[in-house]
Amino acid sequence: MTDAAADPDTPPVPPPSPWNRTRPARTSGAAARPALTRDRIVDAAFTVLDREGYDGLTMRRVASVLQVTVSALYAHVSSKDELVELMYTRLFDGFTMPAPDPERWQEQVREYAHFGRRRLREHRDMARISMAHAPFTAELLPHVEGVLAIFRAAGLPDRIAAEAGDIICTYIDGFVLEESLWQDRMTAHGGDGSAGGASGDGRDMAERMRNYLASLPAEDFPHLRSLAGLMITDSSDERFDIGLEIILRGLASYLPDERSKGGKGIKGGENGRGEDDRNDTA
Amino acid sequence: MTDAAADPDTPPVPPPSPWNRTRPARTSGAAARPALTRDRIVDAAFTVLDREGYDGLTMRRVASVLQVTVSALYAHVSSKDELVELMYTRLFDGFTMPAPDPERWQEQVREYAHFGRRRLREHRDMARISMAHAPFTAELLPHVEGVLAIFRAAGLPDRIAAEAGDIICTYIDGFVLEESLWQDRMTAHGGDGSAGGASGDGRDMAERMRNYLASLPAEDFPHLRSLAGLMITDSSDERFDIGLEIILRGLASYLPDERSKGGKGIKGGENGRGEDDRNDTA
DNA sequence: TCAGCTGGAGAACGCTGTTCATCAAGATAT
DNA sequence: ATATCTTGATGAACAGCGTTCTCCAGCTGA
Repeated sequence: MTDAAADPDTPPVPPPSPWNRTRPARTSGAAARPALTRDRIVDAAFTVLDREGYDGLTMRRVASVLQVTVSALYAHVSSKDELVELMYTRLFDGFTMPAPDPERWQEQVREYAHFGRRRLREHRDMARISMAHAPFTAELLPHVEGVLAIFRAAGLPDRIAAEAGDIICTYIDGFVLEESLWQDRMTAHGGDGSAGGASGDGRDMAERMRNYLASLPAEDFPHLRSLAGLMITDSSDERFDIGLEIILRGLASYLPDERSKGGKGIKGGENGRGEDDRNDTA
Repeated sequence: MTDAAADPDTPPVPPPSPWNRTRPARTSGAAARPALTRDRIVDAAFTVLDREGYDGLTMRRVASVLQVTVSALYAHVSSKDELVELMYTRLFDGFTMPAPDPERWQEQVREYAHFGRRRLREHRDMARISMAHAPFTAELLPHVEGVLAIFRAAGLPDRIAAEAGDIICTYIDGFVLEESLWQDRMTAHGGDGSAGGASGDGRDMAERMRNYLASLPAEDFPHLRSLAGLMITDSSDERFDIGLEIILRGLASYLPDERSKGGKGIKGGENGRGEDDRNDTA
């Protein structure tokens, strides 16, 4: 790049052999470069995304990962928006909705939610991308259909079933987005630069946040103080399951009969840790 | 020095009297301009936001609304991020959390949610800004405290109360964000340019979306087809209330006693339209 | 051997957020 | 009344962004 060949005037410091320009290689080895394609561009975009975050996702950087000029990308992708949309549709690769089983509808929704969260966390800032792409794209129509099928098969009223998928998806996206916001704030506030300690992972940020909440004036923020330990946890897995369970219970309350009210998975999901539900408080 | 005087070479087209420069006015009228301040900058930023959307929110445009140069803004606002954060904190101006009333906790949450949605819809793309600012800022700590107070006073277990506020806020943000995404897609697809019809409002977009869903192959998307009319509605108010009710029911299911289960507001909220809850389906 | 095609190169455009040295005008001190 | 300091805005500049344009090396088929 910045070759300055064929530009005889003012070559301030001549690069090696500016004349006789021939592209670096291309013809030497057989598969010098494996030919640019949409998929390779999307792969490179994920590389940049994971390394630099969404704000650092730049067409120029994507091109440099592929060792290619920016304009070359535009032969395969019409715009950056389209590239991001291609990344978005990757979210749903390789997940086929299960056939609805009315007896296991809550478990099926849990599996779907866990899969979604895992996928969102596989790439940095992926929740931000997903959040900006909520409405129906053709690629995710089967997923919407599958979720609707589960809810209707379970016996939910139509008006509730129509809303349920939206709520679940919004919850997943929003939860992961919030997770990543904390992570970003953590790395921004010198989490990595601090010498010793817990390897700069989210641990110390949570610790700092809890300390901050605990330092609030007790007369103004009694609840925030006493719930700090529950709101800011080292691992968010449990919090995710709790929120999911709240929504599932809300949905279940619209079931005509009270079946699945005493089912297996209503309480803690996979990891049934102690501490009964309805405890002290008040 | 940089001002073209004392720079005799290449003044290609001389602007009117480049020498003898005197600032336009400033000394003429007494209050020619009311002195730049953070609040005025935030006001101007909202003007730009409403007119151009979040992607068009630009420091230069904000400056031009105030008839001021860009760099003048940076004397009062340290960065664009800080300006956006100032806009975000405006969301919570003028709303004081009510004292928790255990008998009316669901109604109090509904009021809070409706207020939040109204505020988010007052300015274009405000949900996008709010979504990017989820975690605790000092300004919204009292709100978090107030919501926690309502949930704990209602008798919710601590682990549930700690999660409830997050779920509600995420739901509000996500819902309004999705609304605005549809609106954007509507205006992008020539909603305003179409001559006749429903004044380019969200109506025709919803109509088009319903038609699209209804045109899907019946064997592959039976649920999407039959629920299209419920998922895509002209006014989202009802959908918002349904989703809110699902969450509230889920929360209520964690109450020790079954009080507030047959309370007044459990079903439809304020507008009790017909169509009973548990209907056909299956 | 030669035309045509194709995929990538490189430079350019207009825009962005941010910084810098500069300077008019009011406030203050002598 | 004069000289100094402070304030607050200026306009030019910088690096980087998405996007577009022209151009050419090298492969293809006749």
